[in-house]
Amino acid sequence: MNRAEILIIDDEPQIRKLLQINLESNNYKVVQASTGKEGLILAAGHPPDLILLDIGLPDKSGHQILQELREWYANPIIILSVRDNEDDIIAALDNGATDYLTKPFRTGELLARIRSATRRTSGDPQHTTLDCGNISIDLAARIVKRDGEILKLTSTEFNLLALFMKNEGKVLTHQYLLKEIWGYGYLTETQYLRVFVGTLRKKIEENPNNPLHIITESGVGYRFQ
Amino acid sequence: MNRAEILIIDDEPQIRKLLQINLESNNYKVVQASTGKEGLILAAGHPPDLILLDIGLPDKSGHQILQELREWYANPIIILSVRDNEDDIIAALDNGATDYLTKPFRTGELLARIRSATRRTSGDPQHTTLDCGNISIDLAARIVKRDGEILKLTSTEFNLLALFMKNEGKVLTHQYLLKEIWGYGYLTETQYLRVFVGTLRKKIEENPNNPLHIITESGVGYRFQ
DNA sequence: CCTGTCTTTATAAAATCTTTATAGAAGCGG
DNA sequence: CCGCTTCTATAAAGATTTTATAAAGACAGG
Repeated sequence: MNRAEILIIDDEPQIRKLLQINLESNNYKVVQASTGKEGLILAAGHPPDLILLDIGLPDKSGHQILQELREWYANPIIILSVRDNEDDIIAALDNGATDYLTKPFRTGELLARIRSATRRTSGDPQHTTLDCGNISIDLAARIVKRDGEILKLTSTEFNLLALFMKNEGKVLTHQYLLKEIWGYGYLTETQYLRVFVGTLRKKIEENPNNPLHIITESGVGYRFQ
Repeated sequence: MNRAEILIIDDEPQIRKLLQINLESNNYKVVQASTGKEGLILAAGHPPDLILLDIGLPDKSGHQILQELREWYANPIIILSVRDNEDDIIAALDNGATDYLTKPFRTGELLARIRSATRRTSGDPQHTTLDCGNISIDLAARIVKRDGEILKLTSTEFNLLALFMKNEGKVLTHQYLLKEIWGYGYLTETQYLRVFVGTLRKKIEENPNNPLHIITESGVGYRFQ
């Protein structure tokens, strides 16, 4: 079996060095990022088997990085943090973290927790693509194809389509869509949805006047099929 | 949706009580065992969704119980232990434990770790559909099917049908229906009901003139069957 | 300063809800 | 059985809400 690849996202060089030495001597391949943004880019470029994420990053909150990763990244994410605060732990775990260790941590324990976390996922191939009829979406690569042709979508269009395809067949209410894409402050901006559903339809539907994928459920929301 | 079942294996009654109270108030079903042997029997008899295992049991070593469980049990096992010893932690995790918490633990954190552990295994199929003859309704997805075909209902029609199907067989009075769908200000608008029952019948009944699902109880209300 | 994207505004079209009208069915006392 | 009343069903017009679309303005990144 190929060596498992681990991405470290941490701004402290000495921690990264320590982790690198320990992980490499245990036959892991190590990739490093010093900022959250860099970590997101590296993860998207070549999804690792596991991510070690420091929650206290300078550029973005680690919680935010975690949420953004979890939109498409399914492998284990272990949080490393100096904060032994219960609220932080609960928030991280509920945002999709696989495990949470407080610094300073014992390397032997960390390695055991890495083994435990990877044990569960190893075997099942990272599947980040969803298909529906002639449309396919790769959540990790952020690529949408129609009949195999790559479509050019803006960021918001992509997020909206991803949300639709992750909930194929379900009616998603206006409020839910607005909350997920724009946030809680935008629950009344239904017009945004109309505009973006319109542009999405123009791009993914054969005949935008008679949409087959994005169905409007009048008074409620939209449904993808 | 069914409540997840958690098996507690711990010899300290006060810990079991504490866990039971916390878990049950979070809508888990709790089963308890005070010895490792009893735990193994209970787990084998009816495999729970998750096991909380104390490593310091009197009859057998918790590590041994863990190994015996892991010979066949695939769901998460979270270890609770007073021992904060690295060797114990590593041994437990490498023997198949999903997580390891040292006592005293924070209940909020434990609950979050339980959610994290169960999230991965439960591909929960959202048990929100009701069936009645050839009609099925998915309350979460807001989809109604007749003989497997998706029906197009308006929002009000859907709400009304959902109310009927949630109360299958019961006679629902005009006033109750009006109150639930339109609100207290509409208790006298019986005509609304006639109109909407009419359109619903056209959509869900084989022969709307001889309705088999929505039965009128003259002078009282309607009944769904 | 340009370009692409997002936000906002305006307006027409579509869908849905409400109201009105009318006819039929059911019950009941004489 | 008849006439009366009450309740129900259905169609259809009118009113209202919701949606689609274009396009102008705002804004950020390069």
